[in-house]
Amino acid sequence: MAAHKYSRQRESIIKYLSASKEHPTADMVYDSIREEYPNISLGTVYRNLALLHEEGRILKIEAPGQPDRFDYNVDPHYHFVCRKCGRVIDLPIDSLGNIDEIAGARFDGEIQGHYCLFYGLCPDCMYRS
Amino acid sequence: MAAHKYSRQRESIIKYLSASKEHPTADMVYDSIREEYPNISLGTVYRNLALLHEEGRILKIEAPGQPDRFDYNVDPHYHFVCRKCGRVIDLPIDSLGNIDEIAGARFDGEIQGHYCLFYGLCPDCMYRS
DNA sequence: TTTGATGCAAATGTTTTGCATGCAA
DNA sequence: TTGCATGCAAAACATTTGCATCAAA
Repeated sequence: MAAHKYSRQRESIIKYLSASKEHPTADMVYDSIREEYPNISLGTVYRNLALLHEEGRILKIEAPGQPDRFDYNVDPHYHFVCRKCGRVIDLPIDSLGNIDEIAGARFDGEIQGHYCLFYGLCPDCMYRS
Repeated sequence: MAAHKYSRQRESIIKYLSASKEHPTADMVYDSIREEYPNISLGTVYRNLALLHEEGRILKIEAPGQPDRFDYNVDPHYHFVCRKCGRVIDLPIDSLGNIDEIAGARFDGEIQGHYCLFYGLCPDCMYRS
């Protein structure tokens, strides 16, 4: 098991992530935690996000052309990225079917999984354009 | 319509991409073109790749944690990324089914498409580990 | 007292950009 | 001759890392 020491900074990051619904970037986490710990450094934020991600306690969402985002909800689920405002939204999808099997049907390697991100216009941007 | 002037550098980039099967990065393109045009700059490579991508003449593959890769084959198809060697391989998949519809079923925005990348071990790495 | 965590700053890797010059049309 | 394309170098951007210090156990 990991021999991680407690740190109030990490605790604060976890608290913030668990309360957030907006899939914040490292910078958003940094800005928020700084209100409570003005001296926290961005490096510490990145280090803790990486640590939590390695432990499987948070999800990392890597959308093309955007800084990485983080999600406290580690249940398998899919994300939608708005092409206009960049927002990342959870999609209520039960399953996409056996796409790993479909992908591996005529492939000689071993398919272990997939990254899949949907894009388009979020409800806000749809009705505001 | 775009008023693009001919350039031998761009022509060379297109020629290289069209002959390559390995989904090269900008740097790989740069290294290759430099053999013919030793003075070409990396900036020019990036500018031309961006231009060709905007025109829909090449595909840009953005895999997490890797530099972008480019594909001369613009027919819709999926890619596999090897977790061990980083190689990017075309997957012969006809269709993943109507995953955009599935994703949009309980979503109020407009789903226009998806990025989907499969990962695992490529044939080479499978039998060499 | 030991050792992981922090703050700070510098470094990294990829990609973009400003600008003077070159070259296609 | 016009203005897009180039080469070069600097900047931008997100992220990581080295190191001395701090604090949890």
